[in-house]
Amino acid sequence: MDVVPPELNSLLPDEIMDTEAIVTDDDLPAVCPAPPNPLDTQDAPVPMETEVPEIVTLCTAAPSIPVQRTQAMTTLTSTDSTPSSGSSSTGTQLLLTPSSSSLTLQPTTLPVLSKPSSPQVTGGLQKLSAPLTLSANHQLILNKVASSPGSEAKPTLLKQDGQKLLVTTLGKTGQPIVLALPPSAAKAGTVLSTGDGKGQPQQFKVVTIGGRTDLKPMVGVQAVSTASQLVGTSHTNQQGQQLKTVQITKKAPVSTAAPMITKFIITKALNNKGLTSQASVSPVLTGRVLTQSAPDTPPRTITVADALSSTPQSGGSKVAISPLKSPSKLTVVSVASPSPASPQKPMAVPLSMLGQQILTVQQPTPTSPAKPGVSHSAAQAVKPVQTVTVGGVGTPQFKTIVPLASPPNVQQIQVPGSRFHYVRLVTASSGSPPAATGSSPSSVATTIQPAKPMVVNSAAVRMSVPIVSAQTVKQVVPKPLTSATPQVVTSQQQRLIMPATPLQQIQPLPPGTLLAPAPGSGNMGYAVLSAPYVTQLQQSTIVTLASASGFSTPSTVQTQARLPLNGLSASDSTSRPRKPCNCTKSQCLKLYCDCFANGEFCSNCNCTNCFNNLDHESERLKAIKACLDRNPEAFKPKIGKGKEGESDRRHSKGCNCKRSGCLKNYCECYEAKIMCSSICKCVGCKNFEESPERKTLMHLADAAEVRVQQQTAAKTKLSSQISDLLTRTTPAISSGGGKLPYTFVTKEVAEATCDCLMEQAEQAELSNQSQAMAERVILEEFGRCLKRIINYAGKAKTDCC
DNA sequence: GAGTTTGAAACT
DNA sequence: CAGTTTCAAACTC
Repeated sequence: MDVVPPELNSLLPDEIMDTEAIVTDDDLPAVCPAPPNPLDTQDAPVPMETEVPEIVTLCTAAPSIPVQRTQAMTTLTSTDSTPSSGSSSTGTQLLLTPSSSSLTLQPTTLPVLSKPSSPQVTGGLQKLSAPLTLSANHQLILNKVASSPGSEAKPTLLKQDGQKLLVTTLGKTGQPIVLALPPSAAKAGTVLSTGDGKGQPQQFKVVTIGGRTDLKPMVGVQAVSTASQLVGTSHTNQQGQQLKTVQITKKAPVSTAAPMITKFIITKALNNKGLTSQASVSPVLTGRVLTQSAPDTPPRTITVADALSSTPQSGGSKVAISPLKSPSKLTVVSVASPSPASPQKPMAVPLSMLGQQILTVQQPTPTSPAKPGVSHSAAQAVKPVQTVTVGGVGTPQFKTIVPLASPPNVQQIQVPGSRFHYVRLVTASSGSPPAATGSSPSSVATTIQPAKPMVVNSAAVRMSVPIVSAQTVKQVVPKPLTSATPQVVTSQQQRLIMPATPLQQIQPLPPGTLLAPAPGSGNMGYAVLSAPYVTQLQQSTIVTLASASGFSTPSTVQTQARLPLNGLSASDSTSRPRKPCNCTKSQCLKLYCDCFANGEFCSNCNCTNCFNNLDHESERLKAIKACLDRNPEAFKPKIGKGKEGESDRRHSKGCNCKRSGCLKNYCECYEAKIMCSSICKCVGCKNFEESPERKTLMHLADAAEVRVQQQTAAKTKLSSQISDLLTRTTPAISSGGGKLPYTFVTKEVAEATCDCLMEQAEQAELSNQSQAMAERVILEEFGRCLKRIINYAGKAKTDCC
């Protein structure tokens, strides 16, 4: 893929590029009507309140959460919630509050623990790429987001001494999730309260599901919690079972002097449907941001109650979306459990890999030296920052990550409303110095560190997290930075999350764009894929990752309204089928093509010689780059927020109409159903508020719409009455003679017929048709009515006979 | 459905 | 930046 120069990174939503930015909207001033995010400043407290409730709800303990423990392991069982409902998605939440450390989580959907004997379950261990050191304050909370109906997921608090592990299940019932959290070396003893793993360097084993039988020991990882720590939920390790594994790698804090506040958001979506592309509902695991208190600060335990009651503390906590930036990383890899029957291909994973899970990683950025004070205070108070809700309405903002098939190791990030998928190239885990991967074709490769072999189930899951070579792509659906409450929609199609915030806030990148890491941003590159990308790949399960939504203030969380995008409401844009293009010469690689311009792949179009598809990725990327070279904002929505005092929506560039009077769909303003503004350069514009022509047009349009509705209603009424008549007169028909049609001309039928005729007359009048023409259309309508009556009559007679 | 009109995008 | 060409959608017949 082509790489976009680092400077293009600015095009990406801040949330993507900058962990802190995730929380803030500052970069999108024009587009961001939302109130300033408290998190914009590090000292601002993280608004946790709104999320907290959700956490509680999610965390409602399931009667029993199976915990599998291999040495130091925590296993979670996720239950399948109702698959069909988008909101019903299940998710696993991870709350991590490690200080200045990077974590790598690799959740995998697992078979139900309760069914250890299940053939699907084969033991699998994940290896931690890097030893994790967790400070006492680190907390890892796994929440079972969605459990089987009626069952409540109760968060399990695993660790004491500052480290906590809440394990909740997400996704399929009985799918165990193993979460290993290595204790910090220094505080290993404290971290490991019980169990074998305490104080000893234990291998962190993750059990993966999905057909991977191999267990990979995690080297250098100390078990954080023991089975005994899991209250009531833990159970002995079930070997041989395949589990989904969450790997957490923690890196040592960069600087010890400064308190590190790290927040992690891990979202995991489980797809119980396995590889079935048709799975309508994808369980989603969402993760939460964890704040970390400074090591020296007393560890704070967050209980559910606390979470609920706790208000945002000092602003030190920030949610970092992008992992891998700083030495401390949090990488979450979720792997879908492969269906036993269908092995997944290691490499290009077709999107059909439904079972794959979403990777969500949020990395807390180390507290900047400039804001040391904040970090400390904030660190002490553990704040549940993000809510990982799956499918819940009113949940905090989410990011959806969909496993991409094609380039292995790809993370897609979709920005709701933007219709673009951002692909993030993830560098290798922080521990190792960046090394260029030879595999990556693009310059990005150089920026990307070779992933450490963080192995996720290679067989079953293709999402290796970290360390992605250029080939690895993450799809993340960033939510608008503003606080709107995201909607999580799990469907086969991409719309994962619908942010309540205005879509305009999102600054879409051209599809296919790869962004080289911005200077100082760490080894990360982003690629933007068009939304259909996933679809083409067969849209596997969509996973929603909780973004650092916690940042939004509670007040902002309410909105779920979908704001208009490019003249269309979000709902329209998502529900209305896209118009197929008819390009013939542009190969659908120029902005002439609406599909391309919208960042979408052509699908069901009438174009010829189309290159706007996965088969021509290279050409497409080049075209995208060319478009961006010409106009860096080429792929941004044309309809954005106007200046102060102007209409909320206006064309970003204005139109240049000369002959249409801006009252035809040639005009982009008119097409978007907005008035022309001061920036338009149109000639003879009639598309302004007081324009009589425009008003007339609007009235005509309204009248036409009403007529259509009336006509439709009249016809429906007529048909229903005729049918009803048929039903009631059947005996008469059977016995009657040859005058059947007249039998049906009842009063009701006559009235309905008259309605149709009157409608035609009105239409003729409105369209200024001549009297002769009006009479003609009326007669024609009358003929149609008669014909219909006769047909029904004849049919009734035939049926009776 | 073919042909024309239109204006954005692309090109010079 | 302006003028011209290309292109595909909108529109007309």
